[in-house]
Amino acid sequence: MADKIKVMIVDDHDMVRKGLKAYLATEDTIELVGEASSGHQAVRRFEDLHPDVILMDLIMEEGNGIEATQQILAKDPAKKIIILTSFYDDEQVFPAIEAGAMSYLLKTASSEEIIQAIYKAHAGKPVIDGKVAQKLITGLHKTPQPVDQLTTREREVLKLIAEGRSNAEIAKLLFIGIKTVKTHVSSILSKLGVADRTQAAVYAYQNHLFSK
Amino acid sequence: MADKIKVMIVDDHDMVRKGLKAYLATEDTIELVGEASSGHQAVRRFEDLHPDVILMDLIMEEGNGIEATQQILAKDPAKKIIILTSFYDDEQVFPAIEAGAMSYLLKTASSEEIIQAIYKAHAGKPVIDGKVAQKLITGLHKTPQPVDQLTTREREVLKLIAEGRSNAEIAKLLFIGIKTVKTHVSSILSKLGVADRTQAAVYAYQNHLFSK
DNA sequence: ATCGCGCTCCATCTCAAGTCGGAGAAAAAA
DNA sequence: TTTTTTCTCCGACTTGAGATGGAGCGCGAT
Repeated sequence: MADKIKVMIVDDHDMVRKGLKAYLATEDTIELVGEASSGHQAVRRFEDLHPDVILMDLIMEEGNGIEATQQILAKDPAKKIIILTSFYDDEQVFPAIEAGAMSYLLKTASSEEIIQAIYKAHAGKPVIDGKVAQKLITGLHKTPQPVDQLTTREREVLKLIAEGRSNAEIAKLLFIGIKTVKTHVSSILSKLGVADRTQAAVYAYQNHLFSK
Repeated sequence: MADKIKVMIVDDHDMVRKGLKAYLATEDTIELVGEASSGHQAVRRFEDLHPDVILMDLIMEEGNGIEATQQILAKDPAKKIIILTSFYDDEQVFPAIEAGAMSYLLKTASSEEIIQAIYKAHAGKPVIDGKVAQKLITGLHKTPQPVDQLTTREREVLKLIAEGRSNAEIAKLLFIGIKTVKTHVSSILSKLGVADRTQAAVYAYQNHLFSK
């Protein structure tokens, strides 16, 4: 049927896929054309399955949902991708939206919400979960992070500081002079508004700059 | 039927419950007697539902699975509880086992694994996912953390170092002299095997000493 | 072509940080 | 009771860190 909306499910939890299948089975205008249990698999398979809408989990063993979203949209920007995940951290929401995801739902969503999101995604209308929307709003008018003022080189230096490196070590690692390192460090400290390298390292960790 | 194994599902994701229901439906010796979408709800309902086995998610909005497990087992230690979650961090696995959970499965588990785990749990036999078992093993004979060698006072000082405090600040905060602080710091550095306070702060963050 | 920015480098100076060696007092362990 | 540990403090010393004020070079924007 040309009228049916073709849906693909990407989730590494078999039971979630089963549950979603049960949701979709109630709608005769929606057709499940395929599944994938990892981001990599999704990227490999979607071209053969040519789905209209993709339900995408974010956290998966092989190839996370954000990368998969980017890669799929790079090949076919017309695909509508609905992020369907358990969490709504800043670190997940923003990259997902940037990657081009159309909608963002939580796994606590009901059958109706998912179905509606699929129809709307197919019509080009995004659906964002309330809690996620909150994150987006507060994220937008949050005070600009001091980190953004750092130059590329300064970020490199900060990373090494956060590893506990001394100025001499940093100099050797970056193939520059100690004096230069000191210049960068001073600039980093003033930009971050901290007093010394230890506070800079603390800043880096508390703002999850280089974590995981 | 008195022969059927009565199962209760506790998970805040409707789609997961749906998927699990589909699993259980294939077994005619297993009967789903009820569901709960939160830990609190599970504790309130299980006595009326009198399940033999409970499939329990860990991370839920209201009342996490570990608390629920403790509370349910406190009321009825005969209940077999199977933890069914997405993660296998040390911080999740150990408390769950301590709370008295019989089995620990990941949500990537297949239908057969879940079914088998239910039968075994009912027979009093635990099932632990391979990856989780790894965690348990490595967790048991993990090398004694250097942190444990720190004295109470030294831990206090380390915490302040990890906040980016200077020796002078630490002295004032702890109502002791700077020289004393230096003594503690030196001792901390040598015990942790690091070169300076910045590395000590990094150590603290990387070992999640004061983060949560 | 000029301007600003980012990266590099330098010298000098000040001071916090850290080491070393020592010591007294109180509390816990032997 | 004696011993050990912990917490406290001190002085003297070395050195790394950081501030300050320069400077030249390449590059993209105006």
